[in-house]
Amino acid sequence: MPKRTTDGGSGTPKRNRNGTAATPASSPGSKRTLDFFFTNRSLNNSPVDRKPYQEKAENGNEIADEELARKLQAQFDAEYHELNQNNTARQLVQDPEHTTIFDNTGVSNSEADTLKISESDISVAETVDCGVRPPSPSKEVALIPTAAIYGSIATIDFTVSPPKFDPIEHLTALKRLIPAPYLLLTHLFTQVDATRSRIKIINGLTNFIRLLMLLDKSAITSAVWLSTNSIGPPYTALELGIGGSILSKALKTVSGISAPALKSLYDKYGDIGDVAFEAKVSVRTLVDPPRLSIKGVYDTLLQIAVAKGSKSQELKQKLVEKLLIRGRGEEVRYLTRTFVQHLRIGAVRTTMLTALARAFTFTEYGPDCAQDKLQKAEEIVRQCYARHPNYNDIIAGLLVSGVEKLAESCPMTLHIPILPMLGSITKDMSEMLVKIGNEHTEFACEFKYDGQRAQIHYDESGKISIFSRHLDLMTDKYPDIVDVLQSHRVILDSTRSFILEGEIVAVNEVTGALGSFQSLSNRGRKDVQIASISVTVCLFAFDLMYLNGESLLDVPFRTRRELLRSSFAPVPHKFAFAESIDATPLDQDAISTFFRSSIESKCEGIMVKLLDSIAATTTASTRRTKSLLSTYTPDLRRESWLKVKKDYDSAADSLDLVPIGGWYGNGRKSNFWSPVLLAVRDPDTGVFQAVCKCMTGFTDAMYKETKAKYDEGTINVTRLKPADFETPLTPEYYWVPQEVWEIKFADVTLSPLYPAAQGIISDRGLSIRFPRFIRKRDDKGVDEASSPAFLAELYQRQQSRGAEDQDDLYEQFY
DNA sequence: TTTGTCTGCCC
DNA sequence: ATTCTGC
DNA sequence: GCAGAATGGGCAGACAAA
Repeated sequence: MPKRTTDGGSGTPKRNRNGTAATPASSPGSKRTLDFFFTNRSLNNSPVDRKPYQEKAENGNEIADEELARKLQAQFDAEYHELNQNNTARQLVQDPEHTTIFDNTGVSNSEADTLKISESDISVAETVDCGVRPPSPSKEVALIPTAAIYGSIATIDFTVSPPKFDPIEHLTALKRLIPAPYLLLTHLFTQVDATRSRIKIINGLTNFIRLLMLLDKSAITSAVWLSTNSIGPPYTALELGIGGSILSKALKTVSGISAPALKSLYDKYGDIGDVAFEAKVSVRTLVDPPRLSIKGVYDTLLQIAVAKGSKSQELKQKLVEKLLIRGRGEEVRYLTRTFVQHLRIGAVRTTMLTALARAFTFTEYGPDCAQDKLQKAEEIVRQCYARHPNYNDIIAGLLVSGVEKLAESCPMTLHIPILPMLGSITKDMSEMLVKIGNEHTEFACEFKYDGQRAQIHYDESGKISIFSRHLDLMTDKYPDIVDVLQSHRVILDSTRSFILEGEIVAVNEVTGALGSFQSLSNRGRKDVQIASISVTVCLFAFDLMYLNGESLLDVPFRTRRELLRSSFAPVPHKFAFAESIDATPLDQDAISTFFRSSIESKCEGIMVKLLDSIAATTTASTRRTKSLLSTYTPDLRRESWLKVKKDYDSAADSLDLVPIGGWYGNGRKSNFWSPVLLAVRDPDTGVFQAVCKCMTGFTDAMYKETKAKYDEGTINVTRLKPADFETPLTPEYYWVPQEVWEIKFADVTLSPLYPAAQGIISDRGLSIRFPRFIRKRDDKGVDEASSPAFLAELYQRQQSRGAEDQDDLYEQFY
């Protein structure tokens, strides 16, 4: 049996795009953990006696080889029969052109078919097809030319500039592989993954789509979903439901490698896809399984997503295994990343839209078409996506009517959510005033409520849809909101259809006092019945994007707000307009007062929005390079509102915490400790109580410094939990307490997990919301770290907010 | 039935 | 959610 | 300034296991 070393062979990943090789398992026990992969705690029970990666993996491989190959072969055979009986027969009827893919010739006669495509072809497929075809008896000989074509895919360079990429050049050979092979997509991913250049990434996606348009149009949507870490638009609520647990079980089955050995691999690479790649490389099969197609992979994902009920986990795992078995080389890496919806190739949304726009423009006008034509196309596609965020419909529209008429073929539609306008962070009032414009700029300040954002659609028939910030449909979660709108005369008679936006906040039904975010999240989420609602809410409306059949997106905020206020009638404690004042930069006192009152009302701070569109000006007083927008156009400027929150301010409360442990990071941070476990210190007992993990706020320099200090093998780290540590979490290593880090946060929360300050406030401990590292406190020793009592005091101070009378008294006296 | 694990989605 | 980094 | 990546606390819901 050929000897494989762990780093040798074709399988050495050239991960990190920054050029640094994946950590070699040089130092004994170079390990990483990530909760979401090996969440199974039992794996952590005996970390100390785990052997170094090499030995374990070698052992695993030895077991894997021959025996496993036979096992897999038997499995293939069984599955071919199964598929023959079930899907393939159906496929033969529905899709006769494609049945020749894996036959003797490997030639498809579907050329004509792939050039004409109807809308239905690119919508979600109903048939299930893994891209698997029964092997024909004489395939040994016949597969050679096909295999050569697969081999030639590796020579295609997608990242060259579009004029240098001629899709037709590749067509003749690739046509024999229709439906488009998954390997083609994987090859694109590999190339995109290898560069950080935005230009090359966009080129890659663009040229790939250009090729698919000629090769196999029906694969475009599938490829786009697979490239964007999703399987459908968010508002259709398709969940894969695959996490580290199912994946590690599937990997174990497919590779024959034991769970501990897989964990070692994971520790080494810091990426599940890389683990799968490595694990699968060590598996040799006697006969290669048939190749995957793009559409086949996508359809299997859909099948995984719809699996529900008893034994569904098992079914999902089976389907995952099926794909993994059929995947080869790089395919396995990206299949696996797709399973956890974390492709990490540097192209998520905007990049894909740009690529779509360019691909269709190039195909229509040739690869040398004018720059402004491209730019215009990109604007159109981005705008259409912002108003109708569904790749199925965007691509269908592009195919049917081209880029220029996309707004008509893929229009803004009631009950399809639009992308939300977002706010950018401003540290304090003065930075906000600088960003907003000159002294004549008029703007609105609104309470930033601490609840859940909601986009509400209403049509002439009275149907209501409520969408979350990330465009998930949550109408079922808020039947009380629906009821208020429908039966309390909130919607004025003249208001026949609309899209409005607001914040849903927990409130005291009687007093109208605002509740916390934590209490809002105690509400049920699915199929909530009005009678059983325990957390009452109020909707604070703040914008109106559509009214009586007309879009208001290009209308200035001042007008939208007028229409909002004149189209709805408030109902106490149920429907209100967001608290608001209008101001100019000269009104600093009024703004400060308003900001303080927002905090006292348990809000997070304020949102600042331009009221009117400002004509482009070259006035020297404004330093802004890009003006803010008063229109509702997230496609033009995603973060055109300004967020001012108390905790952004440098004067905000912070904690001085002691780092007491760390986990290995992932991806970009795979060579660093991230996250880090932090603790308060009880000065009476000297005990360190865990408060939170922290992973943000560190510069790379800080990461390196930390890694050097708490390196494996130093006296600063230990596997065994020190007796004076109280933590429910098990980091990869515990750290010897010796530093104090300043950590900022938004709120103190009652924690179901962390033990800090347990017993002072309640039998639950305390934690913090949005922890981030600010700086090291070299001036402080661990005995000067924040105490549980201090943490509890912060919690209490925070709770006393909102009790207005009390606060006023406080201010009078101090 | 009850308890525990896993996942996705709110912020 | 927040934050950092490269383009 | 954009785009993307890496990951925070904490909840309900869906299953699996006991």
